[in-house]
Amino acid sequence: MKNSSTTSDNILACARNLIVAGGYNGFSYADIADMVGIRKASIHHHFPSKVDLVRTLVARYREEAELGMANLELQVSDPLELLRLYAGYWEACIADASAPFCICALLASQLPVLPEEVGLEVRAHFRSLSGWLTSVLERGARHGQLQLTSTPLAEAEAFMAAVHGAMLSARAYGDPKIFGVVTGPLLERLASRFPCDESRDGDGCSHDDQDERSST
Amino acid sequence: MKNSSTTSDNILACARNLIVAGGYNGFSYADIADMVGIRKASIHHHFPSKVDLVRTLVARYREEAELGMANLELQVSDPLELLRLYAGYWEACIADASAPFCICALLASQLPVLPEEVGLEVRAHFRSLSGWLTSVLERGARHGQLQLTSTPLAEAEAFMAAVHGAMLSARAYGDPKIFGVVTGPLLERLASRFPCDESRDGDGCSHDDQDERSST
DNA sequence: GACAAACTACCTACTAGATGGTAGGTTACA
DNA sequence: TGTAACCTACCATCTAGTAGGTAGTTTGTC
Repeated sequence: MKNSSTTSDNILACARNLIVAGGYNGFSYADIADMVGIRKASIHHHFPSKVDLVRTLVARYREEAELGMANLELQVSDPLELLRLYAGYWEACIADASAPFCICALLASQLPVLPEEVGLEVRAHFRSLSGWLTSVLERGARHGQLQLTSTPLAEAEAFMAAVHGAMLSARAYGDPKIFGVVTGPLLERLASRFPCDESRDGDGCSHDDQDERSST
Repeated sequence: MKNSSTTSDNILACARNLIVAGGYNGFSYADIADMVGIRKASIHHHFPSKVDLVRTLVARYREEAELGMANLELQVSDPLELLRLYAGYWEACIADASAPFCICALLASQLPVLPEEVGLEVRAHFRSLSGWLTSVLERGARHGQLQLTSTPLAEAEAFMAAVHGAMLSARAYGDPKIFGVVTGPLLERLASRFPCDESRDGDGCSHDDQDERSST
């Protein structure tokens, strides 16, 4: 808790950025040492092995995510608004490049080569996120605030997949806007209780700017 | 042409499997050498550098994908059926673990640490796939076979994101079925021309000129 | 047909630098 | 005095990549 733990936090923060950029095998202790401004061996003092470091990182990430979900629920009860806030969180992260990818999503793609302990944490995050989304969607459907076209679980999985896939596309296109292009209509569809009604509200599907796709 | 080129193909095939498992930094020339049964240095004979190898691999993957799309179009004209076949292709790959991930999707997640030449190929695949899906969706919407809730481009991006996210979830859960859980309802939604009509199978609304909802 | 040059596919042996990790010492501070 | 944080100096192993050699085949030329 003393501020000396700041070094440990710095190491974790740098590791997080490096993993977001290139995954488990995409960074080394030397990279972190350079960024933090200490020697390689000092990292081993805080995290004996790379597995320890990444496991700790993902475990903490999971805790923060679960805390974030719980806090959202405390502040907002409307299911649609919860989904909007969740998507909006990532949209902001991607837009300002502060953390343009969920580390668990990134690590999941490398699951076959991940140390087992790390893999377990990653899987746990997926289950946790899926569970929360399912509960939100189920509640929304029960109260008539959300329009589901399949089971809450299936819709939750679809929502999560869309968010992860949208992160990937934003990265591939080098264009943060694509995230909103994907998640926006998805939220709208869940919101519209009368999907046949073409004039459901002013703006309609908007996002008229599909000239994104940047270029390179 | 001669069978000696088989070694080169073997190298590419192994590299592909290894990349599918762990991405660009998740394998080494030594791994390939072991799998193919030749020495490390011999790989350099076929592919002078790792960048050459992976760029070739992704370029060939792109060609195959574009050829696959073109062939699909030759055999099938129904837009919904095209999307079903596309999703079905990946569903089969994931189910039998033959190639449970699109290498471009996997590499895109590591784009920031990828050699530039490889990154360009990966981005090109995203544009190509998005373009094809957009054209299929646009055609389906124009002919009244598909029900879009936003622009063809936005729907295409959403479809692609869902497919990629579903691959990720299948891997995270270690359960191939999740892919179908995500893509199934998505295809159904696109298929249902009258989403308000709970009993959509029973025509409900006249003018059902083309009810091809395919077959398989 | 003979023969040499050139080429292909592969090898052994090596390199420099990166990798995760260790041993043991120094400093600062409670 | 003990301990946490950090250091220098290592280590074995792995990394992509190179040098140079060998065996077998193809090709051009007389």
